[in-house]
Amino acid sequence: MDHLTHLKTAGLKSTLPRLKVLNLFGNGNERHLSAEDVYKKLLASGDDVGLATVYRVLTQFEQAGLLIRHHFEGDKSVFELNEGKHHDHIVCLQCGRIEEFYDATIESRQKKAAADRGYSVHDHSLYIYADCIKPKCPNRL
Amino acid sequence: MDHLTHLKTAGLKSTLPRLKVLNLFGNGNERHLSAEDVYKKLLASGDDVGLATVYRVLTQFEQAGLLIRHHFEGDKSVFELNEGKHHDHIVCLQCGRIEEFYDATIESRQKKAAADRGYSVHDHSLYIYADCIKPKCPNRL
DNA sequence: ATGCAAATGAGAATGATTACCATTACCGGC
DNA sequence: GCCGGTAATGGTAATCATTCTCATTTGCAT
Ligand SMILES: [Mn+2]
Ligand SMILES: [Mn+2]
Ligand SMILES: [Zn+2]
Ligand SMILES: [Zn+2]
Repeated sequence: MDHLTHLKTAGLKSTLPRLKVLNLFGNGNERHLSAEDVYKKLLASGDDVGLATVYRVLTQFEQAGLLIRHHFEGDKSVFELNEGKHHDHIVCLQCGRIEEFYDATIESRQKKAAADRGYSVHDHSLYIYADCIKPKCPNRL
Repeated sequence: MDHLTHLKTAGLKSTLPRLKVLNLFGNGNERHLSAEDVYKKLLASGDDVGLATVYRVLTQFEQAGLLIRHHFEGDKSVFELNEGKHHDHIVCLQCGRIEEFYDATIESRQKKAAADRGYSVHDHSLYIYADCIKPKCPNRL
């Protein structure tokens, strides 16, 4: 399903700002972007989109299920394209790099923990804060 | 170790505002409190402490290891007494109730996930967002 | 008791996000 | 393709949590 179709499916008009924002997610760019990131990238590429619109559109896309919002440590929300495959994150405290992983055992143990206590799970967030120790981290110790 | 000793160990002067805040955590109160919660509870009990001081003291206690800071969904930080036993949280989306749990398998799988990818773990946060389905939830569906 | 560095608290400042609202851009029907 | 109505946009003001500033107060060691 392409971006235009995505928008229609979500009941959202296909406007220029929305298409521009959607294009940012999934074009070689980092997968995980804050509102500020999105705003600056659009400005840099000559696409003028108001900051208010960026915030609005990101929230709309989240509600439409196109994007996923994350609350890492720190004050700002971070978004990524929802490609249907749930995963969790390791965040490098030195360089901010974000690595994704999926562990079926962790997932099932979470379900069990909640079910055992009588909860009906909506979703969950698991963030591991760590340091890169491999050479890939530009700020490694 | 009592509160006064705790403060000294942390290299913090034993001041009235600090003792009042510390007393809030561990007196039948909810274990998990935001800065605003703390501020209002102090006001309600006639103990006037400035909001700026509340924020300052909470951050100091966190850095001293006396409190743990959580970033649940939503904009505000939530704190709880650090009693040395790590645990994760289930948050009811209906009533805000917070339930604690610990799963050794989840913990070890996390360590392994990070180690396998060359990360040195600092800490992690795991929040399960759910609905109470047992009668205990005052807002249950 | 005295002195002084550290802590407090009222209010200003900040940073992220949202609300307002006048202007502009989609989209369906001529 | 042109029009009209409605939804979307974007500049700016407002909000909310949190931090900063700095004059005043307090804890604590002498
Ligand atoms: Mn991701
Ligand atoms: Mn807890
Ligand atoms: Zn790194
Ligand atoms: Zn509940």
